[in-house]
Amino acid sequence: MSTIAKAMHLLNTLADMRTEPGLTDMATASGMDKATTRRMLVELARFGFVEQDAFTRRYRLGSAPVRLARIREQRYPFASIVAPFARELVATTGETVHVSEPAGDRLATVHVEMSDYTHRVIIDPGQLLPLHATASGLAYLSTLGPAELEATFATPLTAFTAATATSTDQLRERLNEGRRLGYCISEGGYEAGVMSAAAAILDAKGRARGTIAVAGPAMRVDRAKLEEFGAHAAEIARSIERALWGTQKTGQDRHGRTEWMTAERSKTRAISQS
Amino acid sequence: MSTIAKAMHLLNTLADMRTEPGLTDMATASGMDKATTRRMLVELARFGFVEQDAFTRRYRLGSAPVRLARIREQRYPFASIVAPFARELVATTGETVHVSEPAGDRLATVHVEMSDYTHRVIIDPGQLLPLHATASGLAYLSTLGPAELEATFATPLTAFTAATATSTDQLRERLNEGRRLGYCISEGGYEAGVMSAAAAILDAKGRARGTIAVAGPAMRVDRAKLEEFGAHAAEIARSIERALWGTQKTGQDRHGRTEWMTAERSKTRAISQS
DNA sequence: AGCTAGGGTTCAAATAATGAACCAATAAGC
DNA sequence: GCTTATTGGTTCATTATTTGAACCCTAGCT
Repeated sequence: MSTIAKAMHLLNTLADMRTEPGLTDMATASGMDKATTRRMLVELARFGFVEQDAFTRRYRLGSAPVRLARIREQRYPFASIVAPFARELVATTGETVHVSEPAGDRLATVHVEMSDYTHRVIIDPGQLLPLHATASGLAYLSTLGPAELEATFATPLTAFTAATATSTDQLRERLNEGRRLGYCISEGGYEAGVMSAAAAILDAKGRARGTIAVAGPAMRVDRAKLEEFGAHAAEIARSIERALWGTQKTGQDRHGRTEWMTAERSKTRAISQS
Repeated sequence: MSTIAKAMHLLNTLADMRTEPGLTDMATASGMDKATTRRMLVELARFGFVEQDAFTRRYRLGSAPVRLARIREQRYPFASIVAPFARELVATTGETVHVSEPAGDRLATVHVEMSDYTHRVIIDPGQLLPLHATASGLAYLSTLGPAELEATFATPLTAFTAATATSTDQLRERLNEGRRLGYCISEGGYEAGVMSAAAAILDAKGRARGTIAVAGPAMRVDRAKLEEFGAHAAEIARSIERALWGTQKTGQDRHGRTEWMTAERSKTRAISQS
């Protein structure tokens, strides 16, 4: 395991904690040695990624991510541009909407707009979602070319609920359906009782830059409603694309090849999702 | 140099770039070997901290910081709570206002509210500010106890302009002035022609959690105006403190000792700013 | 006063990072 | 259309960093 991976793992562990942990908590939760944990925390603190409360000696996320997030959003706005569209989707569907971006081999939720219902799906901003088990993840996968999909098929597909697609065939079937409809659905595939539909947000070259998903409780949302939500999500995704990149959308690069064809052609590879 | 430090350095380098760099650009800018640079970028990409454009092969900041920033702001709101106060300060002073948080041995600008003047000070969100040369930095330093100040005095004080305080005595003098007035000023100490005044935002225990600063062009802002701005900034800082932590503010821990006294007493130290 | 738990530290052993030289593909020049 | 320069990406013996069991220190408890 690379040192950076360990540091990132520690950061993720800290992000997942419900309450501010002490050194021992962090070591336990991350499964690393106390000395290692501390060295890393100190180093991360030097750069503002974590902070230690001077009095309680507990650790928390620092301000550096806030700073980097500002820079990222300024150069490459996504969360901020997408927010009003997410609100619009909440207005038309009545259910909670979340927007995610690819981050390594998962999707990072970067924006959430809550439903007004008292009984609603609650999504933590910042949650990391698996690709094969969520509507968002499926929508993302459905835009990838065969070469890029291999990495996902190569890893074991965790079953989060009975409805999770765990076989390669099942997964392929769902992706094909998604490509046909323009959106993907998950009927409790990640958490039982949570129905969701999602569409990918593509860039000018046809690559998925993120996803937008509607999620509601099974009690209120049935298959028919889910299909309706999916269509709305796909529609909003198109609007978001226009807002982000104007109206032109080719799906091909300047050589007239589609993007994943280029990726397959060359031997030296760009960083792949693994 | 630790591996984490190198990775963070790379992230900062990427954040400072005005345009999306290629691998060679990154290696040159960071002063690291090409192989090392690439290994780190790949590893950082795995966790979504950087992204590589699949077509141009150039690198950019990823979405992971956006995700972590959401979590941080949810648990420990600062940028979001402070924003309306910053706007208020722009309204009363007419000049650009920025809010920063300590991040390692510098301050990270986490929020900026621009002046309405055409000729105004422009501050990039996400900029890292040195402690000894900016009004914000001085305001921050002026809240520290002698033990914590040592680290700053130990490092050489870079002269950014002729007005930068570069001697320990000069710096001490400015900090004393700051403690007396409740705000610090910088007359072009970081960038010539930029006048600024800043006040620290303290937590319930009297530790600086951030700073709020007003900055205007020397053409329009003289010493007298700066003092006025400083007083306003200090006033707003008190309002921010009330919004963040209610009305009680002791400046002492539960043993009745001030925080830095505690820090001095113990031999094993909390993570210090160095 | 003694005990316990958690934060923090040490140093020989184990592991990961390094970078000069390399290949491959694209872009620039002729 | 061919040659060269540039840039992205990779390799592997060498080198430097990271590791963790055992340790110390302080605060809080009985």
